[in-house]
Amino acid sequence: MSNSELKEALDTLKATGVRITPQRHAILEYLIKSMSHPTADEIYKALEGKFPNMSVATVYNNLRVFREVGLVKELTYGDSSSRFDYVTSNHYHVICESCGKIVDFHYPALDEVEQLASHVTGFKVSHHRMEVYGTCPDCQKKDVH
Amino acid sequence: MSNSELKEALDTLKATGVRITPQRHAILEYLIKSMSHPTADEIYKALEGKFPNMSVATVYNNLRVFREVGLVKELTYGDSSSRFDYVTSNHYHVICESCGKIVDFHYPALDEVEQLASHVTGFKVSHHRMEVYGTCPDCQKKDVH
DNA sequence: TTATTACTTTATAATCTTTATAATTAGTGT
DNA sequence: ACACTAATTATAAAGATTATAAAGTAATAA
Repeated sequence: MSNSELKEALDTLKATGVRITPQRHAILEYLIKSMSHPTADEIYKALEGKFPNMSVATVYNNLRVFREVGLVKELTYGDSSSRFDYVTSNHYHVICESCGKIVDFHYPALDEVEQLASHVTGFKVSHHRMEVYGTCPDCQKKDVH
Repeated sequence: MSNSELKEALDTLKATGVRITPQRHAILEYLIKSMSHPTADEIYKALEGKFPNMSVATVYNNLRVFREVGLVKELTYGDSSSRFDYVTSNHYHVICESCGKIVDFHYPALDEVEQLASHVTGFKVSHHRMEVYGTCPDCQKKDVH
């Protein structure tokens, strides 16, 4: 359940060489267990009790790290501050146009796109597909030489 | 072409009782002719020559007015400032799984997905594709009977 | 054309979110 | 435990957007 999700998240961090600090642990735990889309400030305030000395910058820094690793999505709706969403299970593919290699990358499902398509066209939407195309790091090196 | 678009836009303003000031005219014209997604500040700087005394607040105020009237869409991608888009024609496809019909729907390009994929996988991304699948209104009716 | 009125613009300041900096602290692999 | 390097803290700064009040101006009708 959410505990195994946390464990998975920590494994992801370890695998990508991101240090696991108490603050990171707490922020991740909060994101996973809160089941909401908190702002950075909400997270900061929620963890004030546990980490009285934690800086807001730490929250922002770590949310950025999580986002870069694909664990968290930053939602930029219209309002003034970003909201952060723990990414559960969805992933898409990046495909190398040179050698055909396929690599997973995590990204939350594009629910909003489905909703909009459904609303605008009257379709009853069942699913969608998306792929990103480009050149993998190996082939980029080859191209240079 | 873009001139008639501008004319249409001005008609829309008139029809909705929004005053047409020189600044509004210029901002609209810039949005339509620039063919880009400028930030408020970019618009401000672009019109500096024509309106040396124009305030940034004027740009923001009017972009809000245009948005409220539906002439402009505010795009909140990841970066720090909003971008403003004059109703354009980016689109994807919805495909009926029952009869194969394909219908366009408009949606801003998923630049953010490309960026994330590129960052996480190291690929040099060239493009992406996305389709939504479902049942078209006609086939929904058939299914019922 | 001119007067009126309400809406706009300008200039400035304030607010709020997010990032940068530098010194200190603390994970992690050996 | 040690050394290496990254992360945290505290603070300041930057940057985007909004608020305010005074001055200006577009639209309308007499």
